[in-house]
This record gives sequence, structure tokens and C-alpha cells, in this order.
Amino acid sequence: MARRGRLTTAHGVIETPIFMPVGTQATVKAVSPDELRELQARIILGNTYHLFIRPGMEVIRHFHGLHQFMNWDGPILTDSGGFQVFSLAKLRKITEEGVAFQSHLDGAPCFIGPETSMQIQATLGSDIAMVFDECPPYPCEHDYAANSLDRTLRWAKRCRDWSAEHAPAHQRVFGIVQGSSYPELRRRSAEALAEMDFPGYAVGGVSVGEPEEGMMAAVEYSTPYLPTNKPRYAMGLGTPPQMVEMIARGIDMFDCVLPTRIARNGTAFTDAGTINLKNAQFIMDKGPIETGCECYACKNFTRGYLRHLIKAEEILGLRLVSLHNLHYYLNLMKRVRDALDSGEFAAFRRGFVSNYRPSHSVSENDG
RNA sequence: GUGGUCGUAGCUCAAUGGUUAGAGUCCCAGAUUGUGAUUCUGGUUGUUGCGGGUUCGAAUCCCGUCGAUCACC
Repeated sequence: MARRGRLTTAHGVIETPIFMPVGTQATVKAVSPDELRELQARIILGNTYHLFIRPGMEVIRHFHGLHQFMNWDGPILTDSGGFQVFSLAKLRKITEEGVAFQSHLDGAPCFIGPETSMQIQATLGSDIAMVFDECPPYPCEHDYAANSLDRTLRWAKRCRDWSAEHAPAHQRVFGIVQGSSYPELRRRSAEALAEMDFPGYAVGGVSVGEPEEGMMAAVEYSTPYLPTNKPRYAMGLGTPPQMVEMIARGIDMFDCVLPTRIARNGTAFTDAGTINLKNAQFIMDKGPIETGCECYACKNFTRGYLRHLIKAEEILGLRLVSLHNLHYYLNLMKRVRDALDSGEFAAFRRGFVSNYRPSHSVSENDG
């Protein structure tokens, strides 16, 4: 099931499996494009919803698109805004046309539908645009999920058609599988999208609060019905072992805020699991975050120093941990690719997952 | 030296004479999955300066004492 792939875009070739750092507001938070290149990030995310609200498309158009605006000349994938409309905006009203909502910044009334989303993404000039979908909450009643899915499929077709006529020639549009936790809906979604013949497919509606098994199941319900010669993208995922497990299930692309977000709160990834650099145990620690790590933070700074920076709320602290965590994620994908190339992925997967200790909350004081 | 004001958690401060003296911050942990740096959730911490007294009951009232601070000499 796990596979290697190659995705060609106007701004470069992407070897899969790949992790895509998230750069919601035309920046991967705390990290410069130079540093992203040094980290060997091959493709990053941008966000329709956020950039539409601020700075707005007039500004993006003025700067000739997102690549030039943020000075990143590698590939960019833009999210359609479907997820953010549901996770961030207030007072949304869904109709066949699209979603009316209030901006999370100032409450201003806004509207994004399939065509507006594609229009925005065309203006952004991303290499990969996502269809505008509805991301239903978890848990979700079957009837609601079915109706939502049908509408999302109609939207997908509208996105594809709008894009075929108006989008810049270099831009590809990926479909998004929905269907909540229902196997037959996931299958229906994947088959319908495959019929529409997208150049890539995402599994959406995951990491919305469901247990991890549900997340895995949603992927397993979807991938068997997607074409094998097109990239598959698990949206918003995941932890390191989750990604390895998803790759074993035929996923090629990931994006996740986890490495950058938790970096800003002092948590760093290692092969043994996450460590919280704020913990008192690191005060006098002269070692790097992870022994043998080749990232800038690990080659130059101690845990004790990083702990100090983070406790003192110094910006360098969150930058250094962000660099480490991104390096960790990007390097993990490289290790996976190497393992796939040498035919040792199964062994790598076993070793990695058993070594990684998930930081489950120890709630012994409950009650 | 005289007179006034004030001493409460590490810090800044609450608390009609009436449950187990609270809050913010700090500190200690945890959370974070298509973004949240400055976020969220928990938790530890007190001889109410000290010593007496009044009272059923004192951080609170009285006396003494120590300390800080201000004014005057």
C-alpha cells in the first residue's frame, strides 16, 4: 500500500510521501523562506480563508500572487477555506450557493462559495488548489453527513468546472473526500470524485475531534476507491506515528499545524515522543533536543538554553523549536522515502511506531 | 526624637469582627492535528511581621514590640 511518488508542479517537483508546512497567513509562522529551503521543505500551504479576509485579494493581486508576495518560489498548496469557515467563522449559513459567515477578525459579513473559493485561489496563484467543501463536525448524524456530502460533491464539480475555464494554467485542483465516519458515504464520495477525474485527492473531515481509530478508519474507507496513480493527501494530519501509519495505508501528502503550533508552546518532537522544554527537568540540561539531530537548533543550542528562551518568552525560542519540529517532520518523510526506496518500509514502520511514545495525558487524579 | 500611614502567598494586592483568608502574576504540570507566538485547562504555596489581650469568634478591635515609609524637629 505504501508508495513512492513524484508530483510535478510549475514551481518544482515534489517527491512523495511529503509533509507540507502550514503557512496560513502567507508565512510559515516564525520561519523565513530561506530557512524553509534550508529545511528542504518542498511545498508549503497557504490559506484562502485567512488571506481573503486579510490582506484581501486586492493586495494579493497588486503583488502578483502569493509566491511573489511572500517571496517563496517553491510549490504552494492552498486550502479552499471550507474547513476554516466551519472551524473559525461565526454565524455561518450554508446554502447551495455557498457559505455566508462572519469574519473571525471583525465580524464583517462574508461569503465564500465554490466559485469564489476557486477565484481566490486563482488570484493567489497556488500550484495546487483544493475544492471548496463542507467539513462536518464529529460526531455527525448519518442524514446530515449524507446531505452535506452530496452538496460537497456538487460543489466539487462546480470547482472543477470553474477552474477548467478560469484558473491559471499551472494550477491543479484536488478533490476532497468527505462522508464523516460512514464507510458507504466515504466510498460514494471517493468514487464520485474519481469519476470527476481530479489530478489529486484529499481525505478531509478528519482530525475534527474523532478518536484516532476513527481517523484511521476514515482513511481506510476512502483510499481503496481512489485511483492509484494520483496523489492522496490526508488533510490536517498528523502526529509522526499517525503519518507513518497513513503512509502504510497509501497516503502521500500531509499538512499539519502540530509541529509549528506546539513548537511555539515549547514542545519538541523526538523519535521517543514529544518533550516539553518548559519542564523543570531541562533547566541544567546541556544536551540538544535530540541527539544526532542535524537541525540548526540541535547543532547549536542546549535544552537548558531553549528552556530559558521559552520561559522568558523570547521570540528566538519559538523560532528554534519551530525549526527543529519542521526539520523533524520533513526529515521523517525523507527517512520514510529512503526506507521505501530500499524496500525496508515495513521494518521502519514497526521500529518507529513501537519506539515513539505518545504523550497521553496521565489523568490519575480524576475524581 | 515626635507624630502619621502601612506590614496578608515568591511578587502586586483583595477580604462588614462571622464557613476551610482569596485574585492576578510567578512557579509546576497538561492540552494543541486543512494554525493560536503573546491560547486554553489544571495544580502547589500562607505561624495574616512578632508577642500579648478583648471576644463565642480577630487579618480586622486594644496594648506592646520589630520593620518599612512619610511629615515635622
